[in-house]
Order: sequence, then structure tokens, then C-alpha cells
Amino acid sequence: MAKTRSYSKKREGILEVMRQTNCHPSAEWVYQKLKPKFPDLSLGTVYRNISLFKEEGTVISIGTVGGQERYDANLAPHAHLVCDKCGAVADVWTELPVDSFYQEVEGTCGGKILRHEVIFHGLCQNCLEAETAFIES
Amino acid sequence: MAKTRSYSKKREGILEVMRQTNCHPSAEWVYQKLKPKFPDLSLGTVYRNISLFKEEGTVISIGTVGGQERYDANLAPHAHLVCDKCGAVADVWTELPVDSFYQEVEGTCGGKILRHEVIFHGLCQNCLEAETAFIES
DNA sequence: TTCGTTGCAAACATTTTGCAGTTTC
DNA sequence: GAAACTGCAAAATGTTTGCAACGAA
Repeated sequence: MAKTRSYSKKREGILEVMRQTNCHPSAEWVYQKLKPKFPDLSLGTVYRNISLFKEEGTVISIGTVGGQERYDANLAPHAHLVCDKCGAVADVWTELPVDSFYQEVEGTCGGKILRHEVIFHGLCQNCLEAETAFIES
Repeated sequence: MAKTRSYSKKREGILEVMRQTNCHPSAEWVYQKLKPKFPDLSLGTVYRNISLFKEEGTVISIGTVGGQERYDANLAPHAHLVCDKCGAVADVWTELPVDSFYQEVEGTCGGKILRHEVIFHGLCQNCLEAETAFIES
């Protein structure tokens, strides 16, 4: 049978922090962000709770950037832009018609598609502006 | 100035193995595959050379599956299907018109897009068939 | 009281690195 | 001979886990 779940102030805090940001945080980032509020917080607890969130679908993993897994608590379907320079992950809300290809893709590869992810790579706004300023100087 | 590059039999072997498979190998997989041919091969050498390939664009990283980075030496633009069950990565050759949105996306997010990646998640053909067989039994 | 939750530190797994010896040019 | 390449083992990094103490129901 399914495991019961007790209330936990720290779990609540972890989810809250993840929902309040759109920086697609790593576990470490969440930990640092919460450390002032919960001085006895442990990194293991952050990992354990994020694990739970992933299992129940409360947050999703959007991949690894610079060796660290990054998460998103915003479940509305959207794409991401990963900055090659600074590792920032920005939301991309442009609608991309990838969904409409599921059936076609399943037909050619013989598998079953449950979801998809679009990741753009390049420069975030900050790094692009910094680079442009440098070239113009 | 740019560093010169010497010939290396092992480097050649590593690239050859990566080009001959379409399993999107991890460093460990490449190492195991080459160990019989080069009994004194070291895992560090595999990592170092794959690093070079990535820098010069000879292979690309397609992300991390089950904690291991996976690579693709096939540079023709295509998408991938990552199996949630067994971690296999399959090529998806269906053309997805994501490129045509670069300009629009750059306009809304203010960054610079250099490339993109589409990752489908679900079940590979093998795992789908296994599951179907199980349900029908 | 029972069982989920946590801190802590140790354990793990993957990847990187320093160094001394080897190979390429 | 100089510079690149490699094996090896140690280090670094991110993540997981065992256990005893703690907190919620």
C-alpha cells in the first residue's frame, strides 16, 4: 500500500522556494536559499524531499547543467534556454508544435511517448549583452 | 595560439567506436567496448578524449541519463527518445520544425540561440513490447 | 506509541586532475 | 628534444543512504 505522508515544515519550505523562483534551481541552490530560515537544514533533506516531489510529479527535472541536476516547479508546458556561458536556465514560452508529432514519432520508432522537452542552447540575455558590449568597446 | 594535436591510436579508436554505434554511449560504455582492443586503456583517457571531441564539436552531449553523460557522434540534426524504464536512447528522425522558431524565441527571451535539442521521454520499443506482453498475459 | 522525517557523516558514483613515464613529431 | 598523450591513483563533485534522534499523528 501507499506510504502515508506526514506534515513537515521543511518540506513545505523547500517546495515554496522552488515555486517562488523561476531560476530552475539545483538542490544546492534550494539549500542555500533556505539555510537562513532553517539553520539546521541538511542538504540530504533537500535531496530527499526533491526526490519525493519528482516521484509524485510536483516538480520535474529539466536535466543537468554543469554537473548539477536542475528542477522546475512550473508544470505548465514550456521550453528552456540554457546559457552556454553562465549556466542560467530561462523559460521559453513560445509554443512549439512538438506534441502534434507524437503519433508520427511513435509510428517510426516503435516506442511510446509520454512527454517531451525542448532545450535551446545559446546565450541568455545577460551574457549576450555583456558580449555585445565587449565587442563594441 | 591554438594547441597542436598529435596523432593518437587510442583517440582514433574512441572516436571510431562512438561513430560506429547509435546507442549514444557513456564514457564507461566506450571504455568497456575498447578494453579488449587496448588492454591498457584507462578510463581517464576516454574522458579526456571525449572532452576534446566535445570542444571541437566532433561529438555532442545529449544529456545525462541515470547519472551518466551520454554522447552522440552523429551530428545530423535529430531528436532522441529516452526510455524511462531501461535508459536506452533512440534516435528520432522525424523532422520537427523547431528551427523555424529561433527568431521568435530570441525576440521574446532576449538571448541568442545557437542550437536546440528535443528529447522525448517514454518507453523504447523493447520496453513497450515487454509491457504489452505482460498486460496481455 | 508508531512511523515518517531529519541531521550528520559515511558511502557512492561519476568525472577530473597531478604526476611520471611514453609516444608523436 | 619538445610537446602531446597516457596510465594510474588520488581528488573533487554531486547525490544517496544508514542510523540514531526528533517530530507529527
